[in-house]
Amino acid sequence: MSARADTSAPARPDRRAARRQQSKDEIVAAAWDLVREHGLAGLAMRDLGDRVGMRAQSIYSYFASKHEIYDAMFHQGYLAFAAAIAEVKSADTDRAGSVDQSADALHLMAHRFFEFCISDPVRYQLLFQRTIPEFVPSDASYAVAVEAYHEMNDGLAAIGITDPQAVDLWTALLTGLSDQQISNDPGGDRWERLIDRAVAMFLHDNNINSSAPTQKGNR
Amino acid sequence: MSARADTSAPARPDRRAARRQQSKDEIVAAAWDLVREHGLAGLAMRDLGDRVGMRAQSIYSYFASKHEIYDAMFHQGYLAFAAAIAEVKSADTDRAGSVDQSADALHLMAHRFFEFCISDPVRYQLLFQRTIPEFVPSDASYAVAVEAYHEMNDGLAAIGITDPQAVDLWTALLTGLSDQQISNDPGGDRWERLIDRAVAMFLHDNNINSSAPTQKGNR
DNA sequence: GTCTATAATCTGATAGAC
DNA sequence: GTCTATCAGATTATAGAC
Repeated sequence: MSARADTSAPARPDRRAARRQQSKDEIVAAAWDLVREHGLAGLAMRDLGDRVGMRAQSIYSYFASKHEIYDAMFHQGYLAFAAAIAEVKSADTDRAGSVDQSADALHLMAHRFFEFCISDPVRYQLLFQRTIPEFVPSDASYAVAVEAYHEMNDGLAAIGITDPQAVDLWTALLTGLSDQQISNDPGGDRWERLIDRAVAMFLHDNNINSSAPTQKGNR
Repeated sequence: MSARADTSAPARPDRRAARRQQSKDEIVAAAWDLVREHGLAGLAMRDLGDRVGMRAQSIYSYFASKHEIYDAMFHQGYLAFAAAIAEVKSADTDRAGSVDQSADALHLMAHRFFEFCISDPVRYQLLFQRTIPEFVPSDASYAVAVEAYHEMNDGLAAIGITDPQAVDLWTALLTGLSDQQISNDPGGDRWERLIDRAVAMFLHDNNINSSAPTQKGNR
């Protein structure tokens, strides 16, 4: 008499939703794999279907379009970015800030940012460059991106850097180093080893003196 | 008796070659137009044929593949880059180098580099990022790129900066500013106005003291 | 050197059966 | 939710007529 005995009825709606979400996650994970193999623009629905054990057309019951998949990846990517930044914040900036601690925190932050970028060049391309012709992140995904930048601003503010121009210079410095490393010395460390020098230069520009990076064993 | 009267024979081989080169140049110019309209990856042979008054297939008698067209664009782009750098060099570094002159030259170079990047974002993408999936510049085109960087190194050396790491930091700084400007504030000046500050920071890092950028009316 | 014709393949996406 | 079948079109590239 109830849904229990009816084979076509769902067991419980939230279990169904969970299964559906699991499938979506699986598709997005496969998309990341493919994109790392064939480039960001090289993602093909057919390949994606093959990878996930489905016909390409069936993916459309999970995502309305290819762009919606890119959007899910964008969302995931910025969640990961925010997490990476937050980790540094909680690890290093909560205690009272001596000059050396501030400097250390900034060096750590720079290394983490750089590591995040070069560890996944395709993700870097999706998050930080505008390379997919007509892709525009959804409002929801964009909000996550904005929140991630707030996270970073908070981290800088905790160190005493609140000047918006200094923040912009900071992002330019870090993306510049990351970009050069990815583009011109993939797998090497030609720009990675300049991070501490760059951070010291930036610290001085912001009137925060530090003798030398105190942190060790960070890379 | 001679080729003069023979309609099927070429007038003069070099004239024929010139015409051919002219057609190639025309195709590449049209490719630049299209690429600025539809994005770097959005270049389609049909559009290109339409634009140049030719069937798409006929283009293959000038270029063996689409990649060969990208390669010609890459070549042109780095020629332009080298020219832009060389212009700064000849304008500002030949005279004996006082500290202020060195600083001025560096500020000028930074502004020119930045201007070159943001004035044509698609060109920037082709020259400085790896965004076309399987495109690798030919040896000839790559040689032009290398020469362009030599040009820049010479400019820096004339100012007294010969440390390879300083040169790498310099490129990271400039591409970082350019990249942020293109990606996050297209058409604006949010990062452009940080150039002088960044250069001053860099100068200090290299123990070249300058009170302030002397050059005016540069942007 | 440019054309027509066409190959052979891939693209994202939809309709409708089950 | 997954399938088959298929659309409508773009892709690079080649063959052969003129």
